[in-house]
Amino acid sequence: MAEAAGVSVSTVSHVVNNTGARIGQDARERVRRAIEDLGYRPNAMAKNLVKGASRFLGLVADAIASTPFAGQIIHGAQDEAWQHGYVLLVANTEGNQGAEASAISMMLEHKVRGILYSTWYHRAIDLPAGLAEADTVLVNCYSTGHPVPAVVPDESTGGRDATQMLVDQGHQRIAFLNTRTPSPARDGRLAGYRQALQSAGLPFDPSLVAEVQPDQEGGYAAVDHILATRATGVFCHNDRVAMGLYDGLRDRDLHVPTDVSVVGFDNQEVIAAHLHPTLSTVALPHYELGRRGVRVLLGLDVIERPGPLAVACPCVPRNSITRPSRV
Amino acid sequence: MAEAAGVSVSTVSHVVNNTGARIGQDARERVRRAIEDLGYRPNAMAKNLVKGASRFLGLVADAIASTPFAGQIIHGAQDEAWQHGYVLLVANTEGNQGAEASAISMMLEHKVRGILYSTWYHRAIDLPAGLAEADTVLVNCYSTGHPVPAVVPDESTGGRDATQMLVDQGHQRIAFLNTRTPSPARDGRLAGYRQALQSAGLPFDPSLVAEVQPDQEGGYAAVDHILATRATGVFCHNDRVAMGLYDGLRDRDLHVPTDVSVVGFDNQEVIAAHLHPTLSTVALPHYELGRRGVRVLLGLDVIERPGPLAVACPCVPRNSITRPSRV
DNA sequence: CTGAAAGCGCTAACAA
DNA sequence: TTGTTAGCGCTTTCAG
Repeated sequence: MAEAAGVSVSTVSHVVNNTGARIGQDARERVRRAIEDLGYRPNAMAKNLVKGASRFLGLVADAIASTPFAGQIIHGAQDEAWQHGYVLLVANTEGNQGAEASAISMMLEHKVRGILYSTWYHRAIDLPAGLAEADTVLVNCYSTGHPVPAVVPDESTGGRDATQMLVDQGHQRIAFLNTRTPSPARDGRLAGYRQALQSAGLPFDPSLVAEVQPDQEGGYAAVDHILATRATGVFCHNDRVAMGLYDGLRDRDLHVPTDVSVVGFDNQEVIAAHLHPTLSTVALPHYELGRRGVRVLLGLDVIERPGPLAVACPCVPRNSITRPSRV
Repeated sequence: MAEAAGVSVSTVSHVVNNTGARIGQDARERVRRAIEDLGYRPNAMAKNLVKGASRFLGLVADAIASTPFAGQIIHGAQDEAWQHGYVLLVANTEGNQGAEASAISMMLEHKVRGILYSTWYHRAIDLPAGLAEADTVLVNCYSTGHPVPAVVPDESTGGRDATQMLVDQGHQRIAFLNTRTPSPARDGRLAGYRQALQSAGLPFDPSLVAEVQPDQEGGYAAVDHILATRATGVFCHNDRVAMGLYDGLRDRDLHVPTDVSVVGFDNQEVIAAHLHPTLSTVALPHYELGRRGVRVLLGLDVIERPGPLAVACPCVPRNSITRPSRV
């Protein structure tokens, strides 16, 4: 800035960062005024250069866009990073290998403190080359090869809690409309479903679980099957399936929850909070995933046990569940 | 890096950036090998320092999260920025004044090339202090005070096109379920609605336009009113209202589109593409907004006329419109 | 209390 | 074809 303030650079540095250095009132004042007048801003890059470390955190995502709530990961990461004085460098790679590689090396060149690598749906990944060069944590995904710290949703506890909401109301025949796509979500939620049944002393009846396309169409198409099972409650793999199920049920003049109780998964606001009746569901903790991701990156949280850190999926009870009219 | 390669820094600089400088094969090779061995990465911050300009673009958003598609703005901005060698610094402020101010000054300190300031719904804003210090473009909002470049959706053309889809199928009594929230969207879409009627030679009947809460509940509650108007087609302020309307109609055993044709706005994928029947709508061009925002920021696009640059809202015809059964 | 000087990693003349 | 040198804007000893 300016020794237009009539002092040396080091003096300026001291007052700007107010280090412990004892600086006289007059000098201090002169600097303040010069800052004011010149509209001076310290140059963060020069600062980082000399400090040898930046305040950047990289976030590379395979799809900021594809799914409505994926943005929540960024949001959570950003909030937590910010709180610790870090700034997020965001790169979207749309799954493109080349983009991914150049995003990562750009981050490395900016000497980021670390990199968060996130996917829009929970899955196993092959660790992109380059990530090894930096502190990395995986968000919403995990590496089967190298043991890289990872943060993922706790699918099975989520599945258990979803089922439990039905059990709590006295349902005994509970169907599960799972996805047909192989994934941690499919396996985890199924495990949770079985767990809830078991702890309730209910038998596991394979005919009660069906695999469908994980969207409205899948739920809609499954109505007849559900009706045939004479289930009184249905746990849907996600809110979209539940929405399709609502539609199908209504087409047969059946009513949620009086005829059939329904519970979803994901807590996709636009849907769950506004269906008729509003949908009880279990939330995918995207915001929390992002937040925890930076916490483990910064060493604020420690992953105790081997394997990914499982983040709880909170229940969001609404109005799609009631006691069964028959048993 | 290393004169461990046995050459001078400037030689390294030349081969890394391959400037036109003629460098001998041996030296070139030695540098390459040293880069390889040392895992050398040029320090972007040092480079920026000496160049006096960074390759950063700032994006401050009032809510990355709140609305599902807001993330698309980031996505579009990121893609376009990336393409021109810029990196996005993202900050979410959740509307918080303090966060906003510190986000902006952090960006200024990093000597960003410019700042994109975006809001999650189209509206007028007061320009945050500090933005004046940088090249700024407003995205999805505009300043009434200072004439800052802005990029917004073309609400009125969107409203016209939405209505036109109904007109094209021969509808003559077209209702409009507008939002009651004062906003550019409300005014623009209404203007477009009137424009379409007029150019079709249809009268504007104020009793055909109602203002509702802009979500599913609003659409649901408006069914009786719609029925009373004997409209054959309904233009809904957004897809959520349309979804509510679907629900209400079905409760009265009425069918879309045979009994009533419906068109939405926003093109909120989760909803519009999966309703029964799928919803014809007009898309809010969030991705494009972000993209154009960086283009005007970088001077690649020029805003000719005064006022915000209006980005087209494309029609997305699906299956909720048919010819009216009665006129 | 304050300033001089070295140096962070790099680029850009300019010499050699 | 390659090396030397002077900074970019800042922090940080170390002297005064």
